[in-house]
Amino acid sequence: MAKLSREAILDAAVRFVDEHGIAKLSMRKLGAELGVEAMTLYYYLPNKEALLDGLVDHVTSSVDLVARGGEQWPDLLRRIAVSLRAALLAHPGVLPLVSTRPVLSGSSLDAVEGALSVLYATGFTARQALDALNIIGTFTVGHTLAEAGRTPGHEDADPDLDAFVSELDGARHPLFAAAVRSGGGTNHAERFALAIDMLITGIGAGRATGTGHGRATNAERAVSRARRP
Amino acid sequence: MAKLSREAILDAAVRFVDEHGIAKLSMRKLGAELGVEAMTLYYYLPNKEALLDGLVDHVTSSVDLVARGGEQWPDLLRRIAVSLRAALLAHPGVLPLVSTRPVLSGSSLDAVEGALSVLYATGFTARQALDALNIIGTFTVGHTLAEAGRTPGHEDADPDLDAFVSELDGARHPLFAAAVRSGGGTNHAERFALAIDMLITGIGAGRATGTGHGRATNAERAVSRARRP
DNA sequence: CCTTCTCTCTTACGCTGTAAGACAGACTAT
DNA sequence: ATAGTCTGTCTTACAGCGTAAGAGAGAAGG
Repeated sequence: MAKLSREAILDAAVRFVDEHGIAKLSMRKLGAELGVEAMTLYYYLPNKEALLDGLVDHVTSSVDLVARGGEQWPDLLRRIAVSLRAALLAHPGVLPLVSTRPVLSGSSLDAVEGALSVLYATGFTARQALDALNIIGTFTVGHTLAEAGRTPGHEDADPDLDAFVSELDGARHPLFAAAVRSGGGTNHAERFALAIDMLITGIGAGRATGTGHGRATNAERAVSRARRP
Repeated sequence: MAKLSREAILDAAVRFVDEHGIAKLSMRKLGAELGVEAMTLYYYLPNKEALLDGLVDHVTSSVDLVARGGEQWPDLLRRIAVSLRAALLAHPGVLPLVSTRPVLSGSSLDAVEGALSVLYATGFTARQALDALNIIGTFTVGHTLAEAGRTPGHEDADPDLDAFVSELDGARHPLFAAAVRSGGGTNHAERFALAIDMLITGIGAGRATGTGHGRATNAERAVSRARRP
C-alpha cells in the first residue's frame, strides 16, 4: 500500500473497474480498496466526476500519437487507430466513460499537434488534418464500443449471443444467420482493419481531388435533405 | 395524462431525458412526471435497466432501414447512416445509453435482413454485407457521440470550447488552433458526410477486388503486431 | 356475495455522493 | 519551548437512489 496520491487512486480505480465493472465503483469501495475512508479521497479529487475523468485520461494516455521520423501519413493514422483500439480494449470497463468524453483531451494536445504537422507537411490543410484525425478517432471509439459489447459489468455477452443466434437460424433471416455463422458478426479485428484501410484510402482521395469544401458530396446532400423532412 | 402503459412511460422518459439529461432521471421523478408513485412503474417494467433498454429501442426504432425498390446499395447505406445519425441527434441525452447497447437490436431484425438482401443481390457475401452494415453503424454511433459532446446534462459545451480555444491560439499548437478557427473541429455534418462517402467507396472497393479474407491488409498486419508487443 | 385479477400505494432497507467539521501529527516562526 | 499553521484522515449526517415486500382499492367474473 504505497503512499496515497491522485495517481495511486486512479491506478486502484482502473484495477477495480477491470475486475468488477464500472457500475460497482463507489467512493466507499474504492477507499476500502486503498485502506482508507471514502472521504479521504476527496482530499485528492474534488468529486466523483473528476475521478471518472481521470480514469479516461489514464486509459487513453497510453495511445501513441507521436510520429516517427520518416513515417508516412497513412502509417501514422493506422498506427494511431490501432494503438487507440488496443488501449481501449485493454480496459473495456472504462469504455462507456470514454464514449462520453472527448478522447483527444488536453493532456495529449502536444502529440495531436505533432500528428497534425505530419499531415500538414504532406499537403493537408490544417482543417483537413484535424478532420482526418477526428474521423479515425470517432470510428475507432464507435467500433471498439461495439466489439466490447455489453459493458456495465455483467459479461453475459457469450450466452446472450449464442441464444440469439440459435434462435434465428430459421428461414426468417437467412442472410443474417449465414453471416453470423461465418463469423461475420464477431471477427472484430479484421473488420476494424478493413474499415481503417477504407478510411485512410478515402482520406487520401479527399486530399487529392478537392478539399471537401464547396463541392457538396452525395452524402452532404442527403444530410441537408434529412434536416428538413 | 393518458392511461399508463409501458409506451406512455417510455415517452415520458424520453421527454424527461431531453429536458433534464439522463443523470437526473430517477424512478421517483419519472413517476412524479406521470402523476404516480415510483413503485407503480415496476408494474410495467422489471427494473430501471429495462427502462433504459426501452429508451434506446424507442430512439433507434425510427431509423429507416427498409430498402426502397430499385435503390442502389450505396444509396441504401448512405440513407441508413443519415437516418441513424438524425435519430441519435434528435435525442442526444440518450446517446450514452446507445453507445453501451447493441444498435441493431432484436426489434429491427427484419429490416436488417432486408438491407442485407439488397447488398447480397449486388454481389456481397452475407458476411461482407453484415460487415458493411456494422461498419456504417459503428462509425455513425462513434461520430455522433463526438458531435454531441459532453452529455451528462450540463450543456456547457460552448463556454468550455471557447475557453479552450482562446487559451491555445498561441504558438504552441498553431495547426490545431488554425484548424479549430476555420471550423474544422465543429463542422460535424460535413465531416460525417465525407467519412460516410469514404466508407462506402471503400466498401465497394473491398467487394470488387477481394473479400478481405485470406489476404491480409496493412492494417491487419498492424493489428497482429500490436497484439503481442 | 365471494373470489380473483389488475393496478397503485406505503413502508422499509441498504446503498450512494458529499457537505461540515473534528482531530492528530508534523512542520515553522517567534 | 510555545504557539500557530498545514496536511492528511477521520466521523457524523443528510438527501437521494433502486427496489423488495406486501397492503389495499376497485373492477370483473363466477
